[in-house]
Amino acid sequence: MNEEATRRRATVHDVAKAAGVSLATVDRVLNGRSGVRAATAEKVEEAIVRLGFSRDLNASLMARARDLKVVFFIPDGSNEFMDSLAEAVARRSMPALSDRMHLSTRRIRALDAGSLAAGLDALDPRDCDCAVIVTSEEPEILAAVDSATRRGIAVMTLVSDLPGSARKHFIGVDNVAAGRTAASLLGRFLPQGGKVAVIAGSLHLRDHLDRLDGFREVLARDFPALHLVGPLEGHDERVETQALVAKLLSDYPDLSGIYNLGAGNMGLVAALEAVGNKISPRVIAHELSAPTRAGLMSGAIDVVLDQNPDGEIREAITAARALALGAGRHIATDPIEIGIFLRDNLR
Amino acid sequence: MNEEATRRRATVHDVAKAAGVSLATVDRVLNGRSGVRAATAEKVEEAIVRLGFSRDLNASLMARARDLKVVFFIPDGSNEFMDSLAEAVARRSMPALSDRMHLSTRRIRALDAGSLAAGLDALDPRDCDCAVIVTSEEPEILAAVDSATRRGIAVMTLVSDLPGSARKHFIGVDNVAAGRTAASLLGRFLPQGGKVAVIAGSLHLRDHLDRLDGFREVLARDFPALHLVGPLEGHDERVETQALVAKLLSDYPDLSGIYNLGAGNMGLVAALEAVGNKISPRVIAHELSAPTRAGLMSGAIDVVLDQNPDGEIREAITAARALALGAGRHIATDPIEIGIFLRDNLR
DNA sequence: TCAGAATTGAGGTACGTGCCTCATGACTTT
DNA sequence: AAAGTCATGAGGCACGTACCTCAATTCTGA
Repeated sequence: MNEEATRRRATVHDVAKAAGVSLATVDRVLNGRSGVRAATAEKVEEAIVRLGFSRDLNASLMARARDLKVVFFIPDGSNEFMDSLAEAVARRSMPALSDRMHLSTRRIRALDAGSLAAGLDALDPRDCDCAVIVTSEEPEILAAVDSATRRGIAVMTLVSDLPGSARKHFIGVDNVAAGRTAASLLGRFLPQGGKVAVIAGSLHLRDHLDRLDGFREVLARDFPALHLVGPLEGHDERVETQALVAKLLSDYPDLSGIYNLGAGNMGLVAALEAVGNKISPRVIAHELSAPTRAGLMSGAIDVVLDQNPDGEIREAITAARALALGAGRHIATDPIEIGIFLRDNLR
Repeated sequence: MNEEATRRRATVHDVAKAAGVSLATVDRVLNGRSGVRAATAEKVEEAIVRLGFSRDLNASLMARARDLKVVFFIPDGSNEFMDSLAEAVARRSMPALSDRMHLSTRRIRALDAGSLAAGLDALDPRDCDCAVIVTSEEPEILAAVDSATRRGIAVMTLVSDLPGSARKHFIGVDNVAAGRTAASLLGRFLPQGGKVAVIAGSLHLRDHLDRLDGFREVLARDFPALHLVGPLEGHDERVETQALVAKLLSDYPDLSGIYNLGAGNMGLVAALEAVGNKISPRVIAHELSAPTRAGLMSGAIDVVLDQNPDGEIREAITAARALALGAGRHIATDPIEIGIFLRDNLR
């Protein structure tokens, strides 16, 4: 009574036998090589489906001479979160190497569509199996993504999606839900109601707009006692945000809460600490970084919503591996959760 | 000017050459086979360190005939969270198979040390490369862990650690921090102060005690206006917890908050919904599950702290792979974060 | 019908490791 | 010194896939 008779996974040999063709033909179909008649390819595809065959990624990678190459395009300069992403990639580089994956990072000018598009266009399929991009929605980039895809480079979006493009996968959080969460927390923090200011980086950024939408929705629905001030734009800049918050605090001495849904947190904290305990609104910001950590510890910031860059990079790598080797079908990854951090659960 | 001269990773062949021994000897050392003089083994070890060699897990797994077998021992019945863990294992089973890992689950009587110890003792090293256990601290289990380790089975603890044992790794959250977070949130929810009740499953469970400690610490330090009622014990039971909460609400009509740090959430929600809007304290519970989700949606529960069973299982599998194949050195895994969920960021 | 092109088959080597056998040499015991 | 034990080397096969070559077959068009 041997119940561990779990059958072997199907191999290319099994597929060849089942399709009634040779191993070489199966190989041609699997790797998109030319010289196979449509009818024959059909037989092979059918056998693949029938046997539930899926290529063994480990064996596949071992058989290829070169490593799997993944290039991350990450915006430069604008805010600390992007640095966290780059650092997360760097942290994974060594361990990934032992999985035969070679990660590299290119920092590009933030919000400079031309620079990212040029970077994508310059990619040689032999030097890059998969490109991971953090981008805003621009026709220029959409075209570059489609072109790269045609050249055989799998493109994946990170943090912010690019709907309508040929990108194979998206990794990121639900920013509308993030905005709703911020409103929900502020509402509970301020049972007596009051004025709540919202600061965005730019109202031209998709993720910032999403957060604003979610925030407004919950405020209107659940907390009519809270009144919105803004949204104001700090352009994700330290100095500009600091001036903005300072003015806010002097204009509204009775301000109950602040939601900074963009970057520029160093300025936010500086402005808050400048007024000391005289005015201390409940404050919610985005992304764990040095300034937001400091703000949490000093009490200037109450809650930080975080999209866990390490988790995003981990899932991006997993997806890249599956994408570059898999037949290009749909890829499933673990969802990225919105982390909520107070001073007491800082990681 | 070819700058991609990243040198190959060292292989067993390189190690053999560097140590001046044959491949067979390197293999004997690497896989702990007998028949190698101490002096010779030393030479090999030295070469391994010098070359920074680390075994290619994929090739290694491919070369072995059998899959890597991981057995999860998960308590049965007591609370919904354990079911989530089991489901997470089930969800990973298929994908893991394509990584040559065979996962299986054994449900054991909750808090029955004898049953878990017997299960561990019965493990045959040929049927199990790594055992993952969820357990309380008992001498009996400690002995069983050490025995299994001697037989060549790597043991890992999940959710709750077993210090002093031969377990190779622990996956779980910081429960003291979880308790601190609960207090910090309740404190912010209740700026006017008031009475806060704490319900535990049992004061004999290590993780529950840790949460209680963290909760008390922050309450005492930061929120002197909040007064603790309890802790009470609901034994992670639906009916018992429901009766407990009902009595609590009638005894303390002015109750401001409830922190349920154990299970039995179905009873908690039922008791809260029974009194309707007449009394509606701020409520924090643990672990996302059907009852806590329902509670969040209905407004009976404000916040749920969650330890992300899927993430824990993911990390456990990664660690098991490294443990069972690696030389048994220290394993690094991503930390498990404490998730904070409101109705607005339910995943 | 026959040249030329397109398609398919057969079989090899390689990737890095595990695991096996057999032979050789060195060292120990009686 | 003979017999035995232990340590080591040499080499091969296997895992599942990629990628290559060369021949054999089928198809196409004039």
